[in-house]
Formats: sequence, structure tokens, C-alpha cells
Amino acid sequence: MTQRYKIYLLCTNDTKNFLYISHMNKKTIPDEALFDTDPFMPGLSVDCVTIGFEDNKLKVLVLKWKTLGGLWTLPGGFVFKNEDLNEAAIRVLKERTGIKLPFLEQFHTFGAVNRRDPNEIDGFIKNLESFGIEGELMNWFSQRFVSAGYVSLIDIQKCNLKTDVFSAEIKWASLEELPDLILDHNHIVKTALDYIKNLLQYLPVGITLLPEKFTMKELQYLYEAILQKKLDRGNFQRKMLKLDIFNRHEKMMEGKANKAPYLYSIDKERYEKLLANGYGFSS
Amino acid sequence: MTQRYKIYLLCTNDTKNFLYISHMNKKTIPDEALFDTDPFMPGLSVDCVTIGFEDNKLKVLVLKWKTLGGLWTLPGGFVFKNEDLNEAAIRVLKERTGIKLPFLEQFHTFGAVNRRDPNEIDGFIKNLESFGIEGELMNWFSQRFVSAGYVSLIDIQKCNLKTDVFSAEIKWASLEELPDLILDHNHIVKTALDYIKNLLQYLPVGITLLPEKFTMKELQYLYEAILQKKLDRGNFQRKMLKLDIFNRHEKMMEGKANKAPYLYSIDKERYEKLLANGYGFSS
DNA sequence: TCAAAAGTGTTATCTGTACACCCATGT
DNA sequence: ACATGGGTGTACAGATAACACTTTTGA
Repeated sequence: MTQRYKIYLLCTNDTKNFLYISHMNKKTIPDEALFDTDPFMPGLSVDCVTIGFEDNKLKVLVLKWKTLGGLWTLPGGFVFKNEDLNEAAIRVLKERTGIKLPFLEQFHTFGAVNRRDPNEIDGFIKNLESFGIEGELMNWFSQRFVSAGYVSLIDIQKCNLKTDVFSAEIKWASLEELPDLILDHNHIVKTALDYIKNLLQYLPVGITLLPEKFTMKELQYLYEAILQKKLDRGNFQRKMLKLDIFNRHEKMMEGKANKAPYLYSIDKERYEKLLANGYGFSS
Repeated sequence: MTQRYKIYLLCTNDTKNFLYISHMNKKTIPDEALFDTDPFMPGLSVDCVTIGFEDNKLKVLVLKWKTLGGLWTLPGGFVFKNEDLNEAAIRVLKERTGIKLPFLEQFHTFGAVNRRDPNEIDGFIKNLESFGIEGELMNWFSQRFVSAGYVSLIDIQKCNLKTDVFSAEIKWASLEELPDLILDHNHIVKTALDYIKNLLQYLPVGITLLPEKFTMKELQYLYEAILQKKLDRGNFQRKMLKLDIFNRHEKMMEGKANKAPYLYSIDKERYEKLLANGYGFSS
């Protein structure tokens, strides 16, 4: 029943969740840091499309590997055998951003055999070799993975980004300058954006992307970024306010040469209620 | 890399896809019918929520196991290592209904650790034992599975139902009399129905459930079944016709004591076009 | 001829859309 | 004072909702 592939993990202080692939000879890794792949579901992973909003642009959280090529990936991870799929995604998100699920939703599972472009495999294998990965450990990494995709919408300001042990860098990449990602990760991002775009048609999701207090204009820019189209200012304002999920605050007075706009925040309770209902087919 | 669990498969004439669990002693199974679990992805399955429409009711395709308890399940199967997840679902659907994907869509992946109710496990294991399953084969079946759920909407008339080797019976069960299903299959059905209901808000999906030619009233009943609410006849008719995806035919004259309604069929081309577009956020 | 259900009409109301007007604010 | 952009008003087009009227059909 259990897998027999040995794999080398380093227990860091705050997590046992990340594989540690060392440039060091494995003899230099302390004994208590050695584990095998038993705790993980074979062939199963989660990938998180973590969306933020900054400078009126949508951004996606990406990691750069500690490899020669410096390939980019989505944050992701394996799933413990005693862990719900959702929990795995929540864990990954928590570890990269320090935030626990403001909005986290499974949108699609990617299960094509050729998620990994055949042309890409050689480079991938070479990269793993450069980390000192070999034998059964190599088998683990080069096996076929089916990956569940999760989207979350996050307030960038609240994040405390951390790389994982594979990666040298973690950053918010705007959609225009999204780097080439490994495997089908670019496709995963596109699918996630379509999902959110569709969701926004009938649910005011995405408000979680904004800081605590925001102006209607900022909210409008967010909608425009997700929907990829211009909206009418006046109509947007009315439409949003009619949802009756906002609290209006005192004015902002920042040094702009115009009338100071109101600040709004979300009334959590009414917002949740609205999310639960959605819209209906008319007549 | 490869799994080592032996499993016993019988190659039937038309498929190698189904595990055959024999009451016979395994010595009576011909040698060429013996395989191990190597061809399958461990811990991964697909489940199909196959929806039809008959007597103005939505129906779901279910199978009854050849076990003592006669437990019911959704049609489902394992995924070959060299097979796309989608392909696995298409294959399962094809084998049960004889139909190749009129509409087949992955809607959610079920990955809770306790998909299998702990109280249920004992009975499940006993059932497997009653089939003569033991040892590593038992391990295969009692391992944790993550399952990708697929919905399809099918014209019942076109189906040619076949049981699989596990099952004694296959039938269309109306939602009101849907039996208790194993694992979280009842939950899977509910999730699929919610998904379709949501989809119908902005796409005229589900028309594929009806036979080639149908009346507007029949279409309305279908909508009412999916949306779980009454619709206004006149308004519904206008709304549908305005979609401009139907061809009107000569009348039906069946012996009803009323004005004979028109028959309509779908104009495939315009229908596909509409599906591709959907609706947009207004303003 | 009559009940049933199709097809179509009518109307008030609501929503979407476009754009205008006035007001507050920092330069 | 004035350019900028917020807040709100208005008016038209189209969609929605409720229901009425007429027509066709088999019994």
C-alpha cells in the first residue's frame, strides 16, 4: 500500500511541509531531516492562482526556482495522505502569503497527460539533476501529476511573502508581464482568470482584493481589470451601492485637485449573505 | 516508480477498462486476464453525473452493485496512467451509455479525506471481502481516492445502457427517488445540479437533454426542473425564441384536445455560437 | 360545442445605458 | 478661478412580469 520512494525533506522551524532539495551531499543533512514520500498522495498536487490588485492592475503571485534557468511557477504543493485537498491549498497559500483564506476556491483540475510539454521535460530533468536529485526521488518528481487549481483573491498589502525551499524569489507579476511558467501553469492562470471573470457577472466577488477602505473608483478599476472592459462611472457607482453591502465612511482628503471621494468598506455580514444568494433566472 | 499491488482484471470483449472481481477462486480466471494495478493512477478516479430528462423529471444514471447490500453508485472509473482525466470520463460515459460526449464537463474535484464515511467503511470492506477481494487488492480499493466529477446532459432515448462488471443493474433514477449512494456520491450529484442550475442562468445549456424535436412547453418543463421554479409560459416562449437558435418545423398533431404546438429543433451552428459567447457584465 | 393549451398581445415596471449637470477640492 | 473628478439626475431603450385575449384541436 505505502510508497517506497525515499525522498529528502528538511524540517524547518515552522513547517514540515516542504521538500528540501539540497545542493549539499545528502550525508550533510541531519538524520532527523530524512523522510520518504509516504506522507504524500502520489501523482496529486495543488496549484494556487493567487490574484492581487495594485496600481490598477491585476497581479499574480509567482515563484522563481533556484535553478540555472530560473524557471517560474505558481505556488503549489503536494497533498498529505491525511489532508483534504482544500486544506492543502489553504496550507500552501498560508505559507506563501501568511494569510488564511480570504477567498479560496477550487476552479478546475488539470489532468492532461501532457501537462508537461515533452520538449520541456529534458530541461526539467536536468534542473532536478543539478539539485542532486536522483534515483527514486527523480521518479517522484518526474511522475505524472494531476493538479487541482485553486484561485484566491487577496489584498496585497496584507501579505507577508515567503519563498519556499525550491525558490529564490517570490513576487506579484502583473498580467502583462507574467513570465513564462512551467508546465501548463500559464494555461492554469488563464483558466482562473476566466473563472473569476465569469463569477463576477453575478457575484460581487473580488472586493476582497482591495484594502479595508476604498473608493468606488478603485472598485471600478478592479472590475475593469477583471472584466477587461471600460465601465460607466455613474452607473457603476449606483449599481454597486444598490447591492447594499457597503458602509460609507468619512471622506478621504489626499492631495488631489478634485472633490474628495467617499471611502467605503464592506459590511461582512451583508456581503456574505449576498454571496450565498447570487442571482436567479428571471420570470 | 511503478506500483506493486497485484489486481485481477478480466479482459472482456470490448473493453479492458473494468476491474473484474470474481466470486470464483482466482485460479479459475484465465492467465491472460490477470493484471496488476500498474496501468492505473493510484488514488484517482472520475465520477460521472449523467443527467437525463423523462416524464418532465430530471433523472440521474446510477448503478447497483452486485453486493449483498446492493449499494448504489454513480458510474465512475479509474484513470489510466497514459490517459487524460477528461478522456477517462468520456470513456466511462461511453461504456455505460454508448454515447460519446454530447456535453461533458468537469465541475469539481472531490478531495476530502473523509469522502468515505468512517461508519461506511466496515460495510464496504465486508462487501469487498464477499467478492473474494483480499490482500493488496483490498489495499487498492480501500486506499483514499480523490475523484474528479463530470456532468453530462444526455437524451435518454439515445442511450443504450450497459452495466459494468461490478454492477447488477443500471437505471435512470429521478431526483425524488434517488437512492442512497455510496461515499459522497449524493453530495456529488447535488453539486452537479447546482452547477448546471447556475450555468443555465446565462447559457441555454441543457437543450441537449431533449430529443431531436421538441415543443416549447417541453423545453419549459426542462428549465423548470433544473431551476426548481415555475416560469411564465408566454414570457418563456418569447425569451427562448429571441435567442434565435431554433428551427421551427411543421406541427405535431398527437391526439391532444388542444391546439397543436410547433415542434422545434436546435440549429447547431447558432447554438454553438451562442454557447461560446454567453452573456456579459452590463454597462 | 367545449375544455385545454398554444400563440400572441398589452401594459406597468424595472434595468441598462448614455450623458449631463452641479459641487467640492488643491493648485 | 479653474481644471479635475466625485456625486447625482435624467431620459430613452429594452427587458421583465403579470395577465388577457384569440385560435386551434380532439373529445
